[in-house]
Amino acid sequence: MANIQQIAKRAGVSVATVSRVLNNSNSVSSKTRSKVEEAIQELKYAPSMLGRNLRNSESRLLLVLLPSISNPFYSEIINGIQNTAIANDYHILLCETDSKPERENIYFNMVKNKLADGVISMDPTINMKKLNELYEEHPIILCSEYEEGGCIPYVTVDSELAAYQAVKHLIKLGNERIALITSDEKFLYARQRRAGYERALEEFGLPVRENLIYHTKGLDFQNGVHAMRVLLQEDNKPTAVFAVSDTLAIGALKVINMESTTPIAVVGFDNISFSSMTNPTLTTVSQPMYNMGCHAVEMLISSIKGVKVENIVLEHELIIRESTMI
Amino acid sequence: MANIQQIAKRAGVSVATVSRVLNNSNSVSSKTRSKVEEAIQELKYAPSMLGRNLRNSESRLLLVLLPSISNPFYSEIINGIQNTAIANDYHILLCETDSKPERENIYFNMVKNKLADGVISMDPTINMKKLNELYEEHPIILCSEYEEGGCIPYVTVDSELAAYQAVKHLIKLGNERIALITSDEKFLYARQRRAGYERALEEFGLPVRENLIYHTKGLDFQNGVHAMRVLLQEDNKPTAVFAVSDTLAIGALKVINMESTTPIAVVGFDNISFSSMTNPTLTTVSQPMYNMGCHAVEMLISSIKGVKVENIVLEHELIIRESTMI
DNA sequence: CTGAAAGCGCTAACAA
DNA sequence: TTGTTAGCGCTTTCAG
Repeated sequence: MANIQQIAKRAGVSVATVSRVLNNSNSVSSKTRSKVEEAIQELKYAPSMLGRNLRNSESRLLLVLLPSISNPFYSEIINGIQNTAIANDYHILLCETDSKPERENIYFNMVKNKLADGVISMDPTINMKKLNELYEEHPIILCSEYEEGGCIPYVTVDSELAAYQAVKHLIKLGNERIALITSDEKFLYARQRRAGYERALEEFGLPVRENLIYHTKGLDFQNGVHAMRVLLQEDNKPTAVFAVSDTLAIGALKVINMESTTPIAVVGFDNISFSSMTNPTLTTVSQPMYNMGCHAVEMLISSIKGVKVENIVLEHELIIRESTMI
Repeated sequence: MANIQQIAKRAGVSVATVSRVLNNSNSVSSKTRSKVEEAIQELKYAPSMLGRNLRNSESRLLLVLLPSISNPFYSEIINGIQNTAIANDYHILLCETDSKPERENIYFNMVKNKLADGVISMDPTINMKKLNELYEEHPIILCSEYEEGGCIPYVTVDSELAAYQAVKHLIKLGNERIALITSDEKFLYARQRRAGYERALEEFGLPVRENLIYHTKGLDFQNGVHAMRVLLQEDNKPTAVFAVSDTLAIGALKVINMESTTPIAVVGFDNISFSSMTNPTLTTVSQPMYNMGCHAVEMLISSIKGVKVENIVLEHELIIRESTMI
């Protein structure tokens, strides 16, 4: 691979001039410019980002932290992130933490090492203490999961309200025993969605029954399957279920199809693309995932430029499908 | 962020010594070593990858090209890639081409620019001519989709054989009108799976009917939905369907559930995690996706080290579930 | 409009 | 065992 020196020699100019052509500096005569461009063509030259970045101390790389790439919820957000980043001449370094703390350190170091200019974290399991430390020196944006009262800017949806509306929908349909399938309450979204669930029940004078609330160990389909099996053991079975993610809801739906003698309404959360392929199709809360990704990148780039950014709460929408039309 | 000079000054040694400590060179006295380590602690120093990489002309970053992150097939492979890469002190730069040629160029340049040490391509839509050009100068591994008779090493499965076995399974079940939902035949995997489909039919003396072969424009659920709708228009409806991906098969299943008056058996390809959540659960060809990712990285790292690597064809398996038990 | 030269942070060859 | 120093490829003053 040719370097800038060779181009300079070939074009009979100095490296400074080549650099100027590369960076579209206007103080280059068109004759010189074309000589240089010709040399670039001939030697198939592409400037080394390493050299450039070292000099500019920027990498134009953004780190995206997420617990697992397999969850379709993240895929959609990443689509938005990726497109917006590229449009702004940035690239994405995708970092799966697998919820393992040792992984985090590697990634935090990459930022400290200037290998990335900023971070978007979508990982609810992240060590917020360390992240806040990092934030003192580097731009960070939280996407979806955030820290209440924290100082790192975020883009998210109103989980409490969305959950409230979802459960209210179930209540209006005549359900009085509504189960909640949720994950560990160390996660903010889980606490918020539970709060919304309880608010709806209380508003309609329905009791909050602990035996109808199941905490899963993860967000895979299988966790939803297991949760629903347990809930079906109850003497007084639920007539409806609200799950804090579509993946859990889909697992629940599967069990209901196979094992329940009575119909049970189900509402999920996220509106992943699978959710319209299930049988019955899944009623769910649609999060603007793609948009959330776009906003996160825009906020991060602003932060990198030194512009202060405001938190953003995006609109959600309850998508009513067959799983609540029974 | 402190740099190596400041550590040297603080520890009262030269930058070379600091570098030696950083790189675990053994020619450092333990006294000096601890002085340096102390300074590193105090100043919270982390070496700049940019400086290091520029000097070593390596980035320890690997590029992964894929058409779309939303397809669960890729997520699983990426899990394998990610884990193996990290175990070898490499990181992954995930690049979604969205099947857009202009995107490719950006990524190819990143490699030329030394921003990445090698490439794993899983993108069937990639410009093979350009990729082969790049291969002259940089390590590349093809994962899943490859080039027949090409020179770039690959890891894949035997698509033709797998398809043959899948269709044979349908025939043994008594099906004589078996439809094929496949994608564009510019993709090798599509041609191979079609070949397997035809071989099975021919072996059992069944005709290959063009009107039972549907070519989709993509691999989304919706493409499967559309394909199945068209196939159901046939006067002589198929009694079984083989789809070249689970996503297509799941779309087809949805239509069969909703619109078909007669049962139709379905076989997919990939064994994505959602395939056991459908109703009925999906019979499919299981590809060792995680393993494929691991192998791809191992091969790539070998290539980077200058070791010649052999192509790998991994084992597949037909997973029989409810969609062929009707 | 163009060139010379310094320097970004690091490693490694060479000296001591 | 340690220090000095020359670059890796680039951008950006400062001169001209």
